[in-house]
Amino acid sequence: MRSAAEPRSSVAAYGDADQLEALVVVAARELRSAFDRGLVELDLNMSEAGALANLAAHGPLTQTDLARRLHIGRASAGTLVDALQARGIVRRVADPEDRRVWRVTLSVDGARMAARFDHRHTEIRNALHLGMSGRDRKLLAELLRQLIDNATRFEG
Amino acid sequence: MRSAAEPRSSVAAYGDADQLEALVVVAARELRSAFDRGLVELDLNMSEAGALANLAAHGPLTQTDLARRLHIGRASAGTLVDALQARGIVRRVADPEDRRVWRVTLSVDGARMAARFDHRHTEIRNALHLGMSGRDRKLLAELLRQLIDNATRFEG
DNA sequence: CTCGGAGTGTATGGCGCCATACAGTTGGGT
DNA sequence: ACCCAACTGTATGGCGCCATACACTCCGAG
Repeated sequence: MRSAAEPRSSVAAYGDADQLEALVVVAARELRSAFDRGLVELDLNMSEAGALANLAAHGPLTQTDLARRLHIGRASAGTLVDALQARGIVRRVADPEDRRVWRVTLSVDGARMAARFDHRHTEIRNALHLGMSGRDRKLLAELLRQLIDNATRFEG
Repeated sequence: MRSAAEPRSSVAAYGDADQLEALVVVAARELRSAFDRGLVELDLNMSEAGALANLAAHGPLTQTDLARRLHIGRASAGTLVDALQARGIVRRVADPEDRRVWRVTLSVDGARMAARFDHRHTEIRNALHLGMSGRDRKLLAELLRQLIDNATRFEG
């Protein structure tokens, strides 16, 4: 057991607040939480909103396509669609040319909701980008992409 | 139903890969996964490693202190300590001056493990920081902090 | 035509974290 | 001296995602 006044050792830095990895994790949590707060009137969470937006913009989508766009697995996309379908926001239409897939499409209510969401979404994002220039955001995205790339390639 | 070739609407951007919020979430997931892969020999996950490092560096800690350092809730810190204690890495010592709290300390095995972890940890981080200068990392941390700040302050 | 590899959605179980509610303890204000 | 707000750790239930395994369907090589 060493002195408590010992200067920062390398091992100490791991969980510290200024630690890059920890910052990313915390940021993800806070972003999700902020989106949830901002979308509470529409009763949507961040992922449901993402699905809604993608369906509004890119027409009927297969669940696998949806999963790819949202960066989640197919199983998660399935339960996501389940929830939206149960609320009448989305419909599953059988694809006549491929009996394996569902064509997930917005219902009329869903399209109306997507329009309302669109406006709210830009409000939220503007609030989250306070104090950051467009250049900052671009740079941040670039660095995050690098980090993701390194993490994905990393093999034990 | 509109044309599939329709140009990107603002609503479309939400779940896209170059979307800042999505990037942060994905980065957090991939970082955690990379750490798990890198620490598999020590049978530690990212949070357990963080607890280990903090205990090694900052002496005996209260569970609340540990939670604060790891940016998690007290309940999560409790289950974290449960797991480490079950493996003999950590001990809960009653605080003689405050019967509410546990003083969580590393066991002898835990201290040995922390030493091994220290080396492995810097290896992993170096791999994750490939292609990023020190200035890049500092900037990334700064921008993430700004994002966290905005998200935390955001009220529906 | 058949057969096997590849793709699609689904079921199940696990993980890490949260929010909430709770009982025990402390410490200060009156 | 007492009481009550504040704090500690814990129990419970929920959430969002993953990995794995599965049945079904497609499609191309032989």
